[in-house]
Amino acid sequence: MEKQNKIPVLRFPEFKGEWEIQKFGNLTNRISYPVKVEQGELYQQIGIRSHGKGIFHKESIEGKGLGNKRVFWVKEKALIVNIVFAWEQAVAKTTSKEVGKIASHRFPMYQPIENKSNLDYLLYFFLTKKGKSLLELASPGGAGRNKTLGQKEFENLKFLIPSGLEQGKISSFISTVNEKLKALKEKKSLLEQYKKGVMQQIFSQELRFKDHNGKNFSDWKEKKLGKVCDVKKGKQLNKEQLTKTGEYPCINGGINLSGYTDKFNSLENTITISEGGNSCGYINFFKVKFWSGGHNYSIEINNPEETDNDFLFQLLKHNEAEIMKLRVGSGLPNIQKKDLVSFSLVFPMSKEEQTKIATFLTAIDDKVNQCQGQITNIEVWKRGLLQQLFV
DNA sequence: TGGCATACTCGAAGGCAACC
DNA sequence: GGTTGCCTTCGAGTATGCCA
Repeated sequence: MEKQNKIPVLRFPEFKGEWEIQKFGNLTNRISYPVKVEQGELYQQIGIRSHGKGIFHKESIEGKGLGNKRVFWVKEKALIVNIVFAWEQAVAKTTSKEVGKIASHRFPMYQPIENKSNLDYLLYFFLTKKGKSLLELASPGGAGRNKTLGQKEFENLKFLIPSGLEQGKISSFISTVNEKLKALKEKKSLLEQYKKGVMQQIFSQELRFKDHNGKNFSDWKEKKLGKVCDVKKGKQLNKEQLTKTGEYPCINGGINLSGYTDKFNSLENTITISEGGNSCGYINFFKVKFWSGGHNYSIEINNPEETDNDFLFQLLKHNEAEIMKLRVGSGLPNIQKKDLVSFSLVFPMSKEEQTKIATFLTAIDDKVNQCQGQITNIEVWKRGLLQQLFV
């Protein structure tokens, strides 16, 4: 049993023998380069996101804005920890992008000792369940979500670790998976950019489709949304009513609707826009059958013979920024129904042209969704893999 | 250095009153 | 009764201040 626990479930075949227990403090060197703050100089601080989401850069500020805070130069190729949220895996590795930036004393940095530890391996380890539980152990605080990492406890953390060579093999394998994820995310982003560009060309009529005889379609004409669709407001129901009726599967705020579309077998003929009155003014488009909440509008085509629903969906998405401008009121602005109804859009007169456009754009959407599906699958697979590659 | 309180922003949700 | 406008509350995320 003891022996089994000293090797991971999944292992590269070229490595034999048990992993050894090591102290984190013996695998790394704590580094610290205090900044001599000059009042008029500009400094850029970094922050670390929880849940292994990496480092972010803040706006530059003058030295006088730092007050009495002790700050340190960030060095590259180090494991850096936000000690307040280490227990939430606010752990990252510094790169050349962080050189010249600073961090407060709550962000200690550790450089791996050659042949003893591998930076990527250490980072990946602290992102596993085992790594997280160790970070929690070393963070005993009880101030809500602020649980400061005890730095002595952190350095004294003991865990099983393989040879430097095996660490390198494991981390490079995980890095390969990460590269694949990165490539997929880039592909998705490129597809989204491509769609944006194509939409611009299509809706400005710079790019036109031909009809089934190879001839040009007729000109597009401006129509008010209210002439093409029925704009209806969702019912304003409280929690109790929602539970009681079971009739309105969607709750206030369009943003939540997507979570319900599959569950309640959505119908394609309705598009919902969140009015945004109490929800920060966001506009979302979902194809749903039901809606509720005083802050949602549903838009249903009133003549399916003339208007292609998928086309309208794409057209509204393309005009999202303009629709956002309809918001009025201070604080949390609303879109008024009268403004939505009189919002003008330019439509192709031929439904065949609308359908061709919708089919083309929906195909890109499908590719984007495919990419997202692959990303999700790999991320799930990776999570499971991480637990098996480490002890 | 560490523990804890507090600050601040953002996103989201619940709900109510006045108005049409 | 539906629509509109706005207030309040909550929670996540991240950081800072203060004191022992």
